Amino acid sequence: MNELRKYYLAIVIWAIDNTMDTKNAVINFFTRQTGVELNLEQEEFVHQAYRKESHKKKTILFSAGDANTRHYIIEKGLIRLYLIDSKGKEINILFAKENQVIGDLATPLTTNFYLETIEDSVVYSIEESGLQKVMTELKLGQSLHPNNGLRRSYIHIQKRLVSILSKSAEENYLEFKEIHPDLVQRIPQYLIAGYLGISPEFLSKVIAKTTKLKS
Amino acid sequence: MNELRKYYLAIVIWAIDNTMDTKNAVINFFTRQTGVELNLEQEEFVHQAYRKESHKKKTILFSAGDANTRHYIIEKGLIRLYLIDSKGKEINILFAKENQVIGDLATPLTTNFYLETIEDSVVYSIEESGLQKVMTELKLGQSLHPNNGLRRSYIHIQKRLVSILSKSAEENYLEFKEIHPDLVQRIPQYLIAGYLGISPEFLSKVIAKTTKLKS
DNA sequence: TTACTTTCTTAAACTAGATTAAGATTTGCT
DNA sequence: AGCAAATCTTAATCTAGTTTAAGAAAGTAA
Repeated sequence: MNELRKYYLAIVIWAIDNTMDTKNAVINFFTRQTGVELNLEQEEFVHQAYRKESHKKKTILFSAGDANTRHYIIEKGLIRLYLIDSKGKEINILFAKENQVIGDLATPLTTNFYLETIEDSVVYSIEESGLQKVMTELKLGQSLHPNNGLRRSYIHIQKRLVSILSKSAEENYLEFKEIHPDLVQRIPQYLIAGYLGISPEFLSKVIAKTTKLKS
Repeated sequence: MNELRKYYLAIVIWAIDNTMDTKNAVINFFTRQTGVELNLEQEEFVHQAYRKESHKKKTILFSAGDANTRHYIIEKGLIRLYLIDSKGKEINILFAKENQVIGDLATPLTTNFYLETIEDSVVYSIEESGLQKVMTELKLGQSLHPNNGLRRSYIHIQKRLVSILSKSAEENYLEFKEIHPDLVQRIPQYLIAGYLGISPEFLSKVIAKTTKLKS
């Protein structure tokens, strides 16, 4: 094999690898998530819907206050989703690496989070409306419908996690009381303690303290 | 109106109310969750799929170790989902009241949780397979498919919440290292601290301590 | 190779919350 | 009404984790 042929062959292989990789990050993801094998047109459709992006370390992809944030499938690299709590402390909600997705499920609503690369990363991104179109086209139903119950549940439990991580027992109790005034009446205190992750004795102390302050 | 007529009328009204209520708890729930209005046959189909149950306060509906646990739509009452951690402490994961669902999304796999009524409750229950049938019949897609990505994400974040609530910083760090040996290398320590909900200084101390013990 | 930034460590003083223990109150049942 | 079980409170002692501060390594770019 002469040098020129080797050279062309190398280019061709690179080109093939490149397209396949390009498709694979997104397509692999879809196949794994849904368990559905896509035909070629569908693959093409899905692939077109995503936008390829490369970002170096410590790039912020979206910030608290942004609306219509995108979903990111990671081909290479490492990304974190975090927020800045009332004391200015960063709370990392989740990390995602190759072949995982990350984003804020609350999209297209305004986000409270920041999304930032930890390593140089290559990602494929899509906005909520694009994702909806893809799901419809593939007849994957409403599994990602914005008002989907599971999605709301996820956002809810995520909020709880953040509260537990970033707030004091007192703040968490007051928030619970604020959000669920009815449940505070109906649920025995020691069970609420077990929900907030504190001992019943300490909750009793917190309540004594907070109600004393009012009077 | 004579006494007898009053009496019959009361029975008739009670009977109508009863059927309507019966349908409503489940049907209302479906309509709200999916945003889709059901026709009469569909309503009937959905309604048939659920089983009505009445339980008094402190009844355990399923326990850790049970497989194929059911999903519960609550018509009346209050229910908690909890687990018992390694120290024997109860951690309440969530409470649910009228017109909410509760259950373990890991179903039909074995659960780690307990489901217990806090008040006398009336519920409509269905197993995972039944729910799948309903979703298919209503063409609501795979939004509750067991391997659905969102569902896995939910289970994952729920586990994290439980870990944070029930374990020490040291246990949480060791678990993180165990589950994500690669990420421990790739993510700066102070970011891992912000994921575990502890200060970077304390994480440093924990690491110093745990690695010292090994040698 | 120097200099700047990022990340990690150590240690002392402090505090939120746990634990233990005992008693007080409320609720449910017969 | 009266007893037992469930729930809530108070207080003392203890500990896991925070905060503050300062310096040591390691990484990165000119």
